[in-house]
Amino acid sequence: MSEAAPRFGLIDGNTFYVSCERVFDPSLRDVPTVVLGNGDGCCIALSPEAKALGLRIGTPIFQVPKVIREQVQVRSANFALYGDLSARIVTLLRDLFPRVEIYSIDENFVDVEGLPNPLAVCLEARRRILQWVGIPCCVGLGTTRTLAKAGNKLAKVQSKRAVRAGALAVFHATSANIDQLPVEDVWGVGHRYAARLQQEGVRTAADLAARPAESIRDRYGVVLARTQQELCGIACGDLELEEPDRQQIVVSRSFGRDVTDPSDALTTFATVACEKLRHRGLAASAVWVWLDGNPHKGDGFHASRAVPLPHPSCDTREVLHALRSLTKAILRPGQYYKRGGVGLADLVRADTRQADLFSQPDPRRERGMAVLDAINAKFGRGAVGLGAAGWAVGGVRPGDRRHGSRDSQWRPILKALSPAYTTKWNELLRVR
DNA sequence: TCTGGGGTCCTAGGACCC
DNA sequence: TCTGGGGTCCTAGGACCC
Repeated sequence: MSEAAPRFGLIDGNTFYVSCERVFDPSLRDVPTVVLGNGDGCCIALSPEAKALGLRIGTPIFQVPKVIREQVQVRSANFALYGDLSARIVTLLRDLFPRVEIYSIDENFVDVEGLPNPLAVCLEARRRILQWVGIPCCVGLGTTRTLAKAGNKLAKVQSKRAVRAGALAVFHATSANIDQLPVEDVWGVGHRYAARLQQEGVRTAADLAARPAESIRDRYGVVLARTQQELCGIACGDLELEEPDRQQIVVSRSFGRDVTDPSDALTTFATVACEKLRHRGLAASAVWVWLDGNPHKGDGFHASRAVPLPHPSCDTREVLHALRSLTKAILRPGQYYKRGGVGLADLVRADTRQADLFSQPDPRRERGMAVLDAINAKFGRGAVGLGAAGWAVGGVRPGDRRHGSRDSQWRPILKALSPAYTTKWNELLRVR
């Protein structure tokens, strides 16, 4: 019986954030390298060499023994850089494939249906991404997206074993060759389902595919039942070419230290959330805010509160107005806060908002917001702002002029932030 | 000292209505 | 005093993804 031709490919960058850092800093190549999340807290990306030293995703770097830490190169996460390299990869893929679904910052699904030689085109994509962008990739192929994801995992295992990496960086997964894939590595199987499935003797992707669909649906629900079907080669979904409108926009951070007055931070989060809202052409019907104590110090404090807006709005001033009363309502004197966030909810398209006779958005003010966004786009986020929220979210470099000001209290200090090589003129790579 | 951030979908249960 | 079915909407919690 001949193998069904693949319909989908999944192309993903190997240890993407680390690979991005290596593009601009070759001294990191073949050296154990770690990228840290907000506030230089947890490891969010590890090179294979770093994994070999026993480091794990999610581990706080300060918990790593000093002897290990001295052997690894550490970088603060630089999402502006990663996002830019990601966009270059998408551009390149659109030249080679009729349809591309941007699935995440480091993963793209491609349509390979009808291509005379899908494998060859995927290898060509891999070659171009490596040569033109500098990121090594693996490719999974399959008749469903779940099988393509499975193939991608198996391609990674395969290329690790291979002496000549690259030649084996593509794997075409079918329901007949996924017995080497642990069930916890299947797309849609998280650690909880994996534990339950293993208890029932389901250890590999092939075991899951062999289970009756109805029994999976009854015990685990329709989502996992779809996954099971897709492992059998029955497609339950196609590429999603249009990104659906967001239902909510959330901006939240852990603070660099415990603070008693988080209002500046919350104002900044709300300002950034509103920028994202306008960028997507949306308006919010409700705002919510929350604050947490420091659980690592045994403080389980949590407070949150939400309020509907008088009308759906994308005006930062209206959101800040709502935020002020929300914040006032949940602040407790003497309480220390470690983390907080602002959410915009019940989002609607700004251009189709229902008008309300007594409460309408003010078009002049909204044009003002557009001007503000344009200035920030040209001169950098945070060039102008309202009130205390002059700056973008995120940490500061040691010695940054903002460091030490009142607004900076909550910001983490990033010791190892690489320059925005590709997105800021004053941080371009210098060649001597 | 230092402990990530931003999403979606599904389901169960309660409130409310006829 | 106890007893009913069926429908909708909302919310909270749990699962998953990167």
